[in-house]
Amino acid sequence: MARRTRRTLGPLDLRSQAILRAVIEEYVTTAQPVGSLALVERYGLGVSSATVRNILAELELAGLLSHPHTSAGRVPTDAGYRFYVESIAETLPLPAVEQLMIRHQFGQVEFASEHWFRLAATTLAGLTRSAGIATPAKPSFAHIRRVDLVAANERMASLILVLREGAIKQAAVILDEDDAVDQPMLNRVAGLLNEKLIDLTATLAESVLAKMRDTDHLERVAARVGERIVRILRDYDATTVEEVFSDGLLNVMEAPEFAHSDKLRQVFTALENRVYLAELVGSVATSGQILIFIGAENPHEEMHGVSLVLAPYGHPGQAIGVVGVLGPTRMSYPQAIGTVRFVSGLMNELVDHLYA
Amino acid sequence: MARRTRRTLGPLDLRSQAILRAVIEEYVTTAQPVGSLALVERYGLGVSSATVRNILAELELAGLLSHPHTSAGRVPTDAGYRFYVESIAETLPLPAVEQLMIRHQFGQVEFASEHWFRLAATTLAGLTRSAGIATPAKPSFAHIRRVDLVAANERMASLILVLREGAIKQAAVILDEDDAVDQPMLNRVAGLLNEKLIDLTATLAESVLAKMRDTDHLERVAARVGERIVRILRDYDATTVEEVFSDGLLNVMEAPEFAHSDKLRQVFTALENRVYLAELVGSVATSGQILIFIGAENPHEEMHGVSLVLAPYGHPGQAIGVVGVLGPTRMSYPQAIGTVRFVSGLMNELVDHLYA
DNA sequence: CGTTAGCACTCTCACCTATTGAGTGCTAAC
DNA sequence: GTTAGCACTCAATAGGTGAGAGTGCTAACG
Repeated sequence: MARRTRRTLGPLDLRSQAILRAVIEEYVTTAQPVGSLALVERYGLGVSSATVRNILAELELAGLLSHPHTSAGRVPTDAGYRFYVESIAETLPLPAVEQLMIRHQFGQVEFASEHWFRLAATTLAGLTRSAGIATPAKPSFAHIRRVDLVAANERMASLILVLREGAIKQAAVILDEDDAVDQPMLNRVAGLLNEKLIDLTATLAESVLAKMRDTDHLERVAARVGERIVRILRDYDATTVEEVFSDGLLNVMEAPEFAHSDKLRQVFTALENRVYLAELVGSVATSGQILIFIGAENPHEEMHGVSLVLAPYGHPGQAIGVVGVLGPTRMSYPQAIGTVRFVSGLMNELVDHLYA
Repeated sequence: MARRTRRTLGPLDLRSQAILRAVIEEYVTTAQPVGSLALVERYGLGVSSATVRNILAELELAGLLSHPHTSAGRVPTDAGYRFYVESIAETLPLPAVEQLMIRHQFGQVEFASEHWFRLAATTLAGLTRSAGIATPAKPSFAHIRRVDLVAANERMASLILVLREGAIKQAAVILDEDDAVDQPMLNRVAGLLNEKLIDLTATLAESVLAKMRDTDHLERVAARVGERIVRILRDYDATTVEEVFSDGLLNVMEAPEFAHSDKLRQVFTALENRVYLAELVGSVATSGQILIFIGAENPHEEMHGVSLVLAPYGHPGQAIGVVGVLGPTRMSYPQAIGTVRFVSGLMNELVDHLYA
């Protein structure tokens, strides 16, 4: 809800908006509080510094700018950034050359879908000079695609479960003493399961398994393995975010605002215990649009001072993942949004291709 | 080679050695340069501070201690730590209670061998309050355990390859137009491959595949899939270190020596581009013993200021991985070594159990 | 001759005090 | 409504001082 602290675009005349933009854009590049003189010099505003000062004072009153101290220039507040982000219609689309280059990179690993999301994070990190974040595309309900069993010893087998969504799960299955098996037997069990369970979800698989006859050895073992499969599927379905991969945290560390404070440590903490990030990412996945979290809008104290630009990819009902960037609040939002939009679009295409 | 800058244990009399130890142990706990007075007060040395001063001056001349500035206490040099590490015969074994606790934790994930090394890193991080590092056990030559094929469309199949060493690889196989297949056909191909290739390495598999008749549809497709398998195996064999997992970098960040410098950033850089770590880890894997890299002994500039205690686990010829810790040079080496030794021993047991 | 007490010396750290300069906020004139 | 002018504020910087820690040296001691 904090996303819309100020939705009053009206009361602010165009010139004030222009000045706000100028302050933000200047601050984003210089990382220094910006004064009235610098504004009139570097941006052809056609007014004197005194007038600009008046307007700056107004903007500060409106809570969009702040003042580190009396004799310092202005710095955007989180609300200021928010206003700015809402007001810019045009985002900076990624240059065509780079688009091509990235498509090429993804082409290199085309069939290794489990690497896409990592590549996306790395790509985003490189393009925005911030940290890139990505999660694998996770289906709301996993579907069984393939079951394979390998004998470990006569009472234990390795279960390999391939999901339609691309993930592979491995687990051990331990059998009762009187259900001892060998590989040929396991092949028949796997065959039976592949025949009966293909394309099913956990719930459907369970009802099929319920019909297995306990009297038949083959079916009894199959039911046993099936139980394990259902458990794996349920675990998988229950996790909203399987994994959050991030790359390029170093870029963020290099920002001057993190140079001497221990803010960075906080951010790091927040990222290392992935729970919170998973929450955010989850909310993006369900929202279906690009979400931007600016500094203190973020309920977690540790995240104050950094912003997130996150976009979902994939299709609701099939599989959904999230890509985005994490950087200092003082980041180039137009560029970040443009880049994230492009990468999420690309991921969309890739997922489509996979499901087609 | 830098490991043995000073092997002259002789020239240093016992008292000097005791004082060097005292300095190091004091510095490890306080992180402050230690003065002569503090030493006689806190360690019952039986001599006056003046005598200690004389000896400290000697130790400094020998290059084992250094002086931040005239009126500061002594700080161990990397060579000092090296001397210390070589002189301590007894390392601090892990308390029995903790040993039990950790065994229990590993028991929880007993059959998920792909998680062991991560757990090892996390465990080491927690126990030593430094960063934990671990790589999965990687065999020198991968052996095929199981092949599975799932139809994607009639000209493309997903190949799932299970290695005897526990890893699972997935890849796409694209077939020629006149080799179109369906799932029943793929089942037969997989059956054939499982029969012929089980327990083989890349080279052996290749020779078997060479005998496939090009005239037979089944064998032709099998050969095609086999090629892909061999390529995967060769890629796998070629990588010395598959993945380096680290946890608890936050612990290291919290050390006072990293509080205000940008040393940490360097360490971070060194870790994020994993190449260098992979090199180190590779050298440990081949050496077969615990290796300790102290600060500037490390050829990489970025690693100055931090130390690594690394131990291999597994068996040469079968599979080898590495576990260890990364911390400030000012770390408790006896504790680190003891802990790393225990964890690598535990990993040994686990791997043994897996291969038994 | 090794050990020790005494003491001058050095150098950092913390604290205080100008001084500077950027940038504001106000006022009065345009 | 805009602008020039100007007093004012406050961080940042530099210079100065005193305290404290710890050394290194010397001379006396056993």
